[in-house]
Amino acid sequence: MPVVTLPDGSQRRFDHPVTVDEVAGGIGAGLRKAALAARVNGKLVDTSYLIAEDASLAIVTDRDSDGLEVIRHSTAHLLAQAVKELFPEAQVTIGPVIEDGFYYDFAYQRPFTPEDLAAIEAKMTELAQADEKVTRRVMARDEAVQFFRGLGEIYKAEIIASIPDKEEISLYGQGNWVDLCRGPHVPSTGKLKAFKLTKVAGAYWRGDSRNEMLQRIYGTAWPDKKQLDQYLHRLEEAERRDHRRIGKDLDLFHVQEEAPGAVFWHPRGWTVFQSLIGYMRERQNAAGYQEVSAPELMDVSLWQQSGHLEKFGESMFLTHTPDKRVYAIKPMNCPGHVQIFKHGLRSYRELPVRLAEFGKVHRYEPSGALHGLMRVRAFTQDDGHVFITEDQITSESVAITKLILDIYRDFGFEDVRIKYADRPPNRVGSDDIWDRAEAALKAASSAAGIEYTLNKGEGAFYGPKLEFVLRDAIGRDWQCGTLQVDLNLPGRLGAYYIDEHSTRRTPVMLHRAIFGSLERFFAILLEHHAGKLPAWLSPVQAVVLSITDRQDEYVRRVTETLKNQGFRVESDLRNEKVGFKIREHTLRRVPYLLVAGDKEVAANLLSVRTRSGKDLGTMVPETFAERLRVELGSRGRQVLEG
RNA sequence: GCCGGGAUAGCUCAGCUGGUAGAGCAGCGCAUUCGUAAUGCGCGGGUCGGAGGUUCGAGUCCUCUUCCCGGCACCA
Repeated sequence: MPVVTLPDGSQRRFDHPVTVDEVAGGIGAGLRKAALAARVNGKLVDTSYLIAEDASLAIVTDRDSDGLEVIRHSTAHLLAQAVKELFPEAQVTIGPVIEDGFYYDFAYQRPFTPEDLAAIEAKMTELAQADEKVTRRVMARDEAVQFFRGLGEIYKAEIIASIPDKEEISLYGQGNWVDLCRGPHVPSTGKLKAFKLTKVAGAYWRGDSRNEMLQRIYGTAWPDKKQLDQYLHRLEEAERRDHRRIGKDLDLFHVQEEAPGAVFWHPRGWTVFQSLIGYMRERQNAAGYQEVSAPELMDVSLWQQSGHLEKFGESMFLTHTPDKRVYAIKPMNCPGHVQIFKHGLRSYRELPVRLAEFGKVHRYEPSGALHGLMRVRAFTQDDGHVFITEDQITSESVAITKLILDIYRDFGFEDVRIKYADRPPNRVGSDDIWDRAEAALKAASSAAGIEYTLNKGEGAFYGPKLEFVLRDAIGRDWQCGTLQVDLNLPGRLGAYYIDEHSTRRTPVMLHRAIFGSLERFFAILLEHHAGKLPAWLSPVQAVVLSITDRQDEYVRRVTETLKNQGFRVESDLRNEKVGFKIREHTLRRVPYLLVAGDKEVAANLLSVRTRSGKDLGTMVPETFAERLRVELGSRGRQVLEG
């Protein structure tokens, strides 16, 4: 006699066990049709689930995030079914839901081609239109293993063998195809109406590069065609924002074959880069940091001592020199900073000692990892190392966290998530030291009043860390800042200070970066702003344009005056129509276009237009300068047009 | 590093089954002096990523290689 409680609190009484589908039908035919799955007592189940006892029930439709997930999961199954029909020898493995879609990994004798993809998608559409019923059954573990072995699906058999004993083994079938799956799934394939296969790729079995490579097919699925189209449109938008595209269009930088993973910065790009450095330098100095510079090349023995060579030797650049010594090009700045700290006797009274460097580091990243400015082999860190006593960990960590968050706000990133990463399997230092470091960093987090999610086992090899993740304008997350507590390296490298009892003590070192990699942060900014950098970062902040050559002298004079005040201003005296000039500079994302025709010259005015096409009217050059100064000083919070 | 795809003019791209390279934009020249996203006409420009090979003949076919792209793995 189950009593079913619905989300609105109402109850329905049955004198026999009922399926979700029946309950939905009892509420309304429309709901029954829309039902994809359900939550019974909070657990996600199929619509065929039999409710035998009192339970709470929420029907899941495509309006719920649960529903979307079910759709995607079922579409992954549809994909596997289609592949098995077209390529019977392919073996199925796993097919999970991911952000915006799903994938399915197959073991097959050859990679799938784009043509295969089209054929598979067509077959999927056909199978969906056939509206085949999806059925579920439970099988004993050994029986299931035998079953899949019998089908020649050795991967599935292996997966089942690894499922914990207490879990039920469920199989889902549609048409003449059966797959192992936890479920739930849509009641029939006809519920899958808007999907698209997006790409093929290789992927290692169980994510381990020592294993064989499988053929992965990615796809996306949505409740309806409209949402699918919106998603595809979003992908196009992301492509338009690609920093590699923008970098080319705006003539900011380039890369070439002779220097894989390294950047040739062009004048405009370097101007922006220098603005970032200038800004950070100002903020760091104000926060009590001292800027330093350590050698690019140091004897490899130093890296042996620090432990980096052992852990990361494969990705270090080493040199061959006539003196037969082996020097490493620095892959990071910390050992250099420790040398600076060590030079001379340090008293506890001096701590915290905060050293910062815009250090260019080189890492031999795997070739397949390189990606535009996001992942390079030569990059610049805004690296800082703070030497402190153990008592100072909390207060200093709080100060750093606040600085990081405040700086992100200056760049328009308000939505910042923080992750706490604890000890990795591969590490140096005793468990006792790790216990203390982890406890101190956690204490600092709560003192700073921040919330974090745990990134288990993702810490640095010498200490736990906080990772700061930005969310950009189109919702993508980027890990940039980091704060790491290190009770290992200073000791390994022989750093010490003299405490109040005249005894030598090993300092704690905090590693911190705010931009992380300047190259990468630059790319994130370009994509976040779609190339329209705020004026304070724009390589060219304004262009003064003439309409005919009668204004040449005036334009020259105004440009000079603005440049002398420190603004990045250019003039455009070319014999071109003003519309052409406007178009060109707009495409170059110059924030302000200052037009001077005969009327403006006569009255000592400038006609001001923004890159978004807004006409700000005319004003005297001094007014423009004053308002631009305010905008730059407020880092774009007070814009000229406001 | 692994799987797949790609590389043709400064940029974006075309070039069927092998028969000595083409467009648009950009550049340069000339004309035009023009009011807020493209003025007109003309001209120049490529050892087709690199090295080998097959062929009478290779941008096109084969092998190797470099780099780039999409994933995977990696990311101090």
